[in-house]
Amino acid sequence: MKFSTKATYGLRAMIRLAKSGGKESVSLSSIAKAENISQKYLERLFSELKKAELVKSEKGVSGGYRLLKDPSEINILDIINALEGKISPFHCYNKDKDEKVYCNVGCNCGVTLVLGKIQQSVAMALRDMKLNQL
Amino acid sequence: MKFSTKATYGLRAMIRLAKSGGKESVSLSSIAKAENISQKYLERLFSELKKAELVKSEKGVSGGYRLLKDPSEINILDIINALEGKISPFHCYNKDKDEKVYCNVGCNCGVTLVLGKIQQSVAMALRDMKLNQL
DNA sequence: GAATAACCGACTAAATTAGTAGGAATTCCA
DNA sequence: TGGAATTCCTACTAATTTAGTCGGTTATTC
Repeated sequence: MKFSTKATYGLRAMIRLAKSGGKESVSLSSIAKAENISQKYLERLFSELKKAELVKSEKGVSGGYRLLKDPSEINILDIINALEGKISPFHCYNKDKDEKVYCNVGCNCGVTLVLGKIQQSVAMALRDMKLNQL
Repeated sequence: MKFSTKATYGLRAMIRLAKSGGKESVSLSSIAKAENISQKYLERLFSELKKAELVKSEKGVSGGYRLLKDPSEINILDIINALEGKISPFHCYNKDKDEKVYCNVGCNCGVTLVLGKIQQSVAMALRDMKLNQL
């Protein structure tokens, strides 16, 4: 169980946006340089952050990205979900359907119960944590 | 951030051992059947569980595996660590060394701080949870 | 000695992650 | 008007991890 670089890259970039104050757009080239991340890769990440309606973009010479909301209103879970997809699915075996499934609910073996609780508590902690707190 | 099938397979198998009472060894073929997991794959998982000193084995006709300790003394974190490796590393960029590193400590960006706390709390929860509780 | 088990190491296949390549569209500014 | 800087887009590749498979060997019991 770990966080992907995608998520940590994205988080670090979002923190930069938050700290820039939001008056001006921040270009990916500057973030790439400061964080030592491939700019092309950042472009891909930001297209996902944009789809998730966490940032907005402006093209052109003085363009770039800025946050769509105040950092105090952006939670970390949304950022990670946008980049990694839904948090923590895990595998189960459904006896009725005789097949392997991804599930968080629907079966009640001990594993599902326990890991499900862990996931939920992580998700809750991440949701309570706002971008301005980093 | 998710749990691998390896971890959930292993957990489910360990639960079976726990529920069997520990008087007799349980064969992998029976677990494989009951849990619908490839027996060969289970063999690999159990070689790791054995290395981690969580189970012991007996060869031969009435052989199999059994727990090395009482279920109430085996915590879930140890099982997951044995199968998935150390929990939750994540990527950082170390400016001094000018390279990417996996770190839990040693750098103090917001991301490291926050995700590190999450990891620790998950680890703690898993460590407090014993096999007999599932 | 046959059946049943763990054990071992190498191989493969699938999925995910991480990153690259090459360009098109937009905007700004001189 | 044209060039520079930016986002945007799609497809490709490379590396890593995960999830197995294959073909046997060794030990134990009956």
